[in-house]
Amino acid sequence: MSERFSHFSESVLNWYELYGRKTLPWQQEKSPYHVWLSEVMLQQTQVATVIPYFQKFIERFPTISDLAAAPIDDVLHLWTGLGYYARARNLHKAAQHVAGHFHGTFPTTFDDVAGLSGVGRSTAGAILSLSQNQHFAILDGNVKRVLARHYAVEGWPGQKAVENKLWTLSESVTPAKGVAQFNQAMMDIGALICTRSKPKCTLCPVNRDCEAYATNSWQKYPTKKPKKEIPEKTAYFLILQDKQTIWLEQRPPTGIWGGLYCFPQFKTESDLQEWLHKQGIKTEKPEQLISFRHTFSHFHLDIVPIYCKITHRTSFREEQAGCWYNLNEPQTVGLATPVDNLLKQLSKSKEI
DNA sequence: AAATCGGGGTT
DNA sequence: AACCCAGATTT
Repeated sequence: MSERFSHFSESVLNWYELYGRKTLPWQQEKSPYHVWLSEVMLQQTQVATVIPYFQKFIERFPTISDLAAAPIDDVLHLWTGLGYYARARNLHKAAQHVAGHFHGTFPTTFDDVAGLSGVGRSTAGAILSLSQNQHFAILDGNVKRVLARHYAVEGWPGQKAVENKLWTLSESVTPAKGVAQFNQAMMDIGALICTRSKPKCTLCPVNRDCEAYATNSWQKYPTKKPKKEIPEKTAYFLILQDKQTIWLEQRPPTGIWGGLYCFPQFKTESDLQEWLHKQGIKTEKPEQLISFRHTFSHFHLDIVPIYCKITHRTSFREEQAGCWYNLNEPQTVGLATPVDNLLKQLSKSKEI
């Protein structure tokens, strides 16, 4: 059996020499900080999208101590559009932990790394193997797909038993020598060859022993997540304009769009009217803009933007954290994607 | 329209 | 252990 596994890693390493990715921005200086930042970003997003975000982060926060010292709004601002904003908060929290407990030097033991917020077993393994060549296996979505197909692993990987089986396989195939190249290669193969649909099996370095290839059954693996219905919700967004500015409120730190700045949001249009009335705001006739749907993993949100221009602002009470967002000089705050899009749209159409 | 992705949190 | 949560993109 171990003979088979060593054949696997040899083939993968040879493939990496020839075709693997070696010039990504986070492969220039393979410090734990750079690798960590890239891995957290890549948890949710593809390489092409991550690249500009990574570069902006490195430019703004050259060291992890710079990141730790920054206000969270700056971090969320640079994260805008990436999604999963809890991870930006975890990133910031982890940076502060490194600053406070490790004198700003990124830790290099597995337990210390895995103890950071937002870093689990796979990400910790990736950081230490890619930046330090330490002998740890990884199991991200790419590796799961490659292994599930290669060994025809039945069952949805979200199930503990299936995940454990995949971890054991990953550890078995991971070689003692060349871990960094091997792990990078497995991610590359998953991303470039063993793709979710239409995998390029003829180009795969390990197709010889692949069970799914042998039986032409790649579509069966990995087993799909059991799906369920998701509800539909409606939200009215109040786009309240005063001169050159738009009123945005900061959302609570947890939950959807945690910590981001959004338009005041209401379940019904009359709730919105009531709020305006209560604030003692006089506006021009509210104008309903084009509605659109924003889909989350667990519900659809139908968004109805209501545009209101203030004529008299008498007793506006800023009872909640928020800001008058200047469209000409955008503040550094995090914005939810639909909010960002509406603001962009607005600065064009309203001739501000 | 459906699938995806790793970690954290809750039950 | 078995869910639930969080978002934007790709197919």
